[in-house]
Amino acid sequence: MPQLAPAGGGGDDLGAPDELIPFQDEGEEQDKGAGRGSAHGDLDELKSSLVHESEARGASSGSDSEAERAAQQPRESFQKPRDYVAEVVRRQHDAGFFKSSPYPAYPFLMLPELGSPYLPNGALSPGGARTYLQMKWPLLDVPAGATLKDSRSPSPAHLSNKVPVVQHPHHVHPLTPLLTYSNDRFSPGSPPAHLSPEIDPKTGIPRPPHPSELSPYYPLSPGAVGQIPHPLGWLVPQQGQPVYSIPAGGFRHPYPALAMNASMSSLMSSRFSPHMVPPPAHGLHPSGIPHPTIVSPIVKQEPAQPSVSPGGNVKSPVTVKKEEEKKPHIKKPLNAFMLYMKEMRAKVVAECTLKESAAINQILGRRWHSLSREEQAKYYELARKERQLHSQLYPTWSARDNYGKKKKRKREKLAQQQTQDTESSLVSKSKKPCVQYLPWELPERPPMQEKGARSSVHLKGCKLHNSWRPTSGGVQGRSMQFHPPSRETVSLLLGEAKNSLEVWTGLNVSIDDAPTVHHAGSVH
DNA sequence: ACACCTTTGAAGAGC
DNA sequence: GCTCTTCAAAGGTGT
Repeated sequence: MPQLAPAGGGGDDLGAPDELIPFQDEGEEQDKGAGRGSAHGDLDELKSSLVHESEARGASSGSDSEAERAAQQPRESFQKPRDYVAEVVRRQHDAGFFKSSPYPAYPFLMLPELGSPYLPNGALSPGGARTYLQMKWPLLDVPAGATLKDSRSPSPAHLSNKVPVVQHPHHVHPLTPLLTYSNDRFSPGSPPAHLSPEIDPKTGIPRPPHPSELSPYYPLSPGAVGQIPHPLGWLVPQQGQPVYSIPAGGFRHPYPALAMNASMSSLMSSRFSPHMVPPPAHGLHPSGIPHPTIVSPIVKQEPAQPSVSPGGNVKSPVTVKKEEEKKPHIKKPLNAFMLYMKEMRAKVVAECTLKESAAINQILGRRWHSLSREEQAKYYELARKERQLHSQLYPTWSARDNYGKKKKRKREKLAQQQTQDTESSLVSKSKKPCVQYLPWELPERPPMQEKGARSSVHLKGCKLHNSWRPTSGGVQGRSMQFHPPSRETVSLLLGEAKNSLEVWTGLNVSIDDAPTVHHAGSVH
């Protein structure tokens, strides 16, 4: 485990000279990227990156000097055991794929000491050869303690800890262009054939829009259908991606299975007559959100400990198991990246000949990181709405409910792999250099975290965030390694970053915690 | 038939 | 408070 010490702790070792280690691999790439500006698109970057990685592995495969290669390629320790995309991309590279560069540039944080400040509106200076620090989303959601204050927006909404800090300059809501929802799909007047672009993978025949298939996401209580004003009601749906569903046989309810898209709730009252949708027992919440009690008890999730009946009798495991089997499988709400994947998968597939999802996901993961903050904000906001709606539909649902409902071999395999990793790490630690990240390079969780915020402002030096993990190494936080800079450097840069953020966002940024410095070494 | 792969993010468990 | 695990989607691939 790394040794942790608060910046103010006075530890002499914090400023060890060998802690400030240049991160050539990452840094050079970024500098090149910044220097190139947008002339080279991220897709090209992705392509070359993948080719590079692939070639690096290919070249090393015949080499007998693993340690030497590792020294030359510090990121190798982060690379996945295999890269689905690399080989295909390399082939497609010559074949003329990825001709265009649709990728937006990485968001960079340019520190004042390094060049021009950010433009007030968040746009980057169009300058060419400047030094940028790649900056993932600074988590600027405002906690109860209000460590961030929007000096420009005194409205109550901006005092909420759920408000995205991204100020959308346009009157069009940022989620408007998202393709997750479809007007066509859920327009009451649209013919079913038109509404169902999905093709049965087995038959190849377009599937009719059976109500139970309109929304493969969430089973929905019939009692709740048509009564919940969708939080995205203002959103203009564009894509026929159903969101909520009732699995076939998911309900012991006399009414036919109904389905609802996250944005189709407003349509439900017209799509399903009152005869089909029983009136609520308790009416709507004044806010328009149904009171949790109106959720059908059929769908309502069992308590965490369903084995005890109301009468106090302990149910047999068999009974509990049967009840669990009867329960509809309410899926987790999609997070921002999942929503992004749903929208972009077809596009990526169309751009290349890849069909394998693992490879597509690699591309999508890289594209996700190359999105601008505004673009990512769309999906984070949408995901937040999805979670909000999900929690309204299934107030007692917990992610825990779905635990253990899939996979077995993976767990066993993971257990074996972890054992192997532990063993191999003991050998490799002394040979392989640490992957080097400076604190501002650590990807920060984007804003709009709705609940469970663990920190107010995530500017904590090298402290790794809960959900952070390396994105391209196939190695999760458990075995992540990095070298932090010295404490002085951290303090200096955090101060500069704070100033930049204030200029950049127009917000008053406060660092609620002294920088925490991890000493060089492994993070376990 | 079903798990795996692969990605990121959210949430829960456990310490 | 932190780390680790699980699951969301997707579809080709492997068992």
